[in-house]
Amino acid sequence: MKEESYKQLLEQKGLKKTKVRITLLQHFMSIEHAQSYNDLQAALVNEVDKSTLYRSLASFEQAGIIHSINDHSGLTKYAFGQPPSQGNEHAHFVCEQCKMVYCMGKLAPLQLNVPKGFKTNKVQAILKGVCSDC
Amino acid sequence: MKEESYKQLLEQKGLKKTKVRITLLQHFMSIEHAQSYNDLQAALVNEVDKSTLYRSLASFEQAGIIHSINDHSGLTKYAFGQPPSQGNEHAHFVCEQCKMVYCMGKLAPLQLNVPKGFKTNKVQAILKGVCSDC
DNA sequence: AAATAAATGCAACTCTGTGGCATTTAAAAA
DNA sequence: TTTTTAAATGCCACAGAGTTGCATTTATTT
Ligand SMILES: [Mn+2]
Ligand SMILES: [Mn+2]
Ligand SMILES: [Zn+2]
Ligand SMILES: [Zn+2]
Repeated sequence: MKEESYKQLLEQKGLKKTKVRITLLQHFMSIEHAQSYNDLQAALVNEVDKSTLYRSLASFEQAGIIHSINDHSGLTKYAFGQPPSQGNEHAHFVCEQCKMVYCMGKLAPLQLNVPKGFKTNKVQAILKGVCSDC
Repeated sequence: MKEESYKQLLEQKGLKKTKVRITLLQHFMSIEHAQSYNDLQAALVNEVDKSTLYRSLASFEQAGIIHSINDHSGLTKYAFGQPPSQGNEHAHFVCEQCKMVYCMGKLAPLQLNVPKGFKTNKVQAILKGVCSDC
């Protein structure tokens, strides 16, 4: 993917094409698993401010470029692509060995029985196991 | 439930029957939904130290008296009873209105297809919706 | 090139949770 | 019952993730 496409995506989403955002977006599009704040800092060789990074992530998420994931590790992870939404859910897979987090394909509508009076709107599933690299 | 039963449970688990633990256990057994640290402090009218409370929760959890729940709110919740375990999974329901967290009944084994090379060991499901009180 | 509005960096701060250590308390031994 | 002991408590300081205010810089518009 060439530099132009990052810029196009930012423009399309109405986001300023700044140095930080281009580098960050480039990184997100070049890796396959979810990233923590620390992963990102390391990838950007710590040359970006903490607030700036968090704010960039927030912008990206609001624009639907990335989505955040709670993998129950205590650290929020971020992954490229639209969030799981109504009718387009996807589960997240956490490898118990390498701790990496992957977005899974479309999630088949789960049948989960709840007590009378409870109405389920959405299901968030976290799969734990061993990934294909381990 | 009378005072004796709390003490019996603590003794059975090999835990000292202290004032804090008895009060805490009594509280857990008297409510139906999961509790955050702040909920518990309020219930114990703030007369117990933060470290002590967290350490009591850790003891209870290790003993299998309670289990902790990540409801994606940022605050860990604690509920009475055994944790979801292999062959005895249960999902958690988060009410989008009142934010309360409930333990659901036994979770039917979910069929979730993962890519080749991934092996799923367990599934943690969080249901979001509206509870019977709202 | 000048004006404008948004993005950045810095520092201080909030919030959840943890760890050390002296003191107290429950349980065991005498 | 009194003494011993080991674990629980309280206090305090700290760690780590994330947020906010504000002055400065930078991308975009005019
Ligand atoms: Mn995902
Ligand atoms: Mn539960
Ligand atoms: Zn792995
Ligand atoms: Zn409710």
